[in-house]
Amino acid sequence: MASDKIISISNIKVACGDCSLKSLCLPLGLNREEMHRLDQIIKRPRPLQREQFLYRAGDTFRSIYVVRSGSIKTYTTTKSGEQQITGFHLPGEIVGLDGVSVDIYSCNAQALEMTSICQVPFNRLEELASSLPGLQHQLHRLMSKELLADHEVLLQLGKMSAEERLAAFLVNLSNRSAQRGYSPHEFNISMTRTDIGNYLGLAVETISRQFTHFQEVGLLEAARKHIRIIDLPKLRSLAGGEAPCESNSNPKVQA
Amino acid sequence: MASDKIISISNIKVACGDCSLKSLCLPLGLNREEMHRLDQIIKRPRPLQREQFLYRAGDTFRSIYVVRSGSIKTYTTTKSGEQQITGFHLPGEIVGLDGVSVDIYSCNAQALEMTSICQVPFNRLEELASSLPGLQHQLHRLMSKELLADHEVLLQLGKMSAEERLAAFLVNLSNRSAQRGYSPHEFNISMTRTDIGNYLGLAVETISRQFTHFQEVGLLEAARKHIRIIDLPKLRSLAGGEAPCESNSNPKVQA
DNA sequence: CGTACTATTGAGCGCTCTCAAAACCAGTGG
DNA sequence: CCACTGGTTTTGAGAGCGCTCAATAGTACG
Repeated sequence: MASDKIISISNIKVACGDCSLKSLCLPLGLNREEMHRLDQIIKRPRPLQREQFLYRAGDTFRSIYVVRSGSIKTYTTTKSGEQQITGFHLPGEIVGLDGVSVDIYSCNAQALEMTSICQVPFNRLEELASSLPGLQHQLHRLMSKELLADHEVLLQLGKMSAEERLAAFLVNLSNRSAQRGYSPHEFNISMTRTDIGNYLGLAVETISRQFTHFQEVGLLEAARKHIRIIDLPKLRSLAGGEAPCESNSNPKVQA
Repeated sequence: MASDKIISISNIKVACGDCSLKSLCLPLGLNREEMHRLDQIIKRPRPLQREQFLYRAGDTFRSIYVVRSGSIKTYTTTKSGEQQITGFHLPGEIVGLDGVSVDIYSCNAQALEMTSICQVPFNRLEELASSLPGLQHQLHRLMSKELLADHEVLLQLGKMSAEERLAAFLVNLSNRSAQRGYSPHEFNISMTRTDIGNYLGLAVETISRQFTHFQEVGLLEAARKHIRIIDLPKLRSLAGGEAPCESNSNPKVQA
């Protein structure tokens, strides 16, 4: 089932040209002509350098973006200057939906490394969606999926211990790695421990300690940005029995 | 500006019949005929009793709902049986958008008190949205607004102390009370302290202690479910300098 | 007027934070 | 090649916030 999905992903990816628009055009059976129309409205700005902003909180909202390669973090800031990372966005994923509600981006979006993106003007996308019901529905699914991902993190921040949070975070990254066709056991992360701590509501030191703890019990190896998960099942169980559906594979299909 | 908005709200509410569909048809200048078409697809199921479920996690997704009166909480559960409340939904607000992404509701939605709702079949809504660009856009705004609200809570759970979280929570409720045309200083809450604690990632006892603390310093009076805020500005400043845009008034308008 | 539930209050403990210092790494320039 | 520098990561020790456990008080309801 899962592998089946993977295969169809790469098929469509090919059909879809180079692009990482699978998030948008993937599960919605657009035909070639429709895909072409979608492709028409997409721009490909020059890649972002590390630390460069894709947009800042307060900027006028015009487009959403699809990450093609690299990664982007989004974060809000409090009056007191503290920042809270709201998400990490990997290739194939969407950035910018936070801007829709008031035509102003509410987050800052900053590249964690050299990152290339597709730009999708939102008003054009809405126009197109009016005539392509499948596209419209897919757009809605994407937004809803963001909600689910946020609820997932809400659960982590609200109920989980430091150990469980980091486990859940790593499982999530593992799932997303697999979803992009890479190994779920070995991948590189682009964010610093500080970023992880910020995202998970924990101090850097706590993250670091948990990493060493996981290594001591033989769960994984973490050399800087390189992560190798040795006992994924155990990590999953630590993560609270498995995440419902984050931004990855489909859960139980019927009720 | 804000008051201006308020006025237009009540106008349209009148135009919109009894219904609490302001969330949907409000800021999007539908004319009478369009409003009528929207009204056509809406059902009004019998009210929910206290504790009754609107839907459960795993149910097939078909509709979103607008709260007309009463209130609803949505929550997810972990494998281990713990639950995390993801939101409280008051009159005029939307419930059920979490179901869009995989055609299955991911949360449980349960009435906190006697609650009446409007049911909006989602596929019908999408059809209608295809021909009414304003409606489509408004739908997108609503979903995005949920994202912002979640990010707000993320920030609270990730960075704020117990005192700040409860303050932020009360300020949020105050804003929403005002938005519905009631006093921002005095309102009734339908959720228990346990619910509040669960939502804010704190123990019941902590909530209770913070309430008494707020009363000791003369910030507010809390008699069970009845809240009277005495020093709203101070409460706001405690809440981290003011929330960007939760599910209420518009923030700074330009960058 | 019990019964069940919710809320409050107290005491002690533990997880995570804070502060501080050392180790490590990558890049730079002598 | 090596010292230097700035950044990130790791490790240690102590303190505090919020949790847990437990008991009391208040409220709604039959």
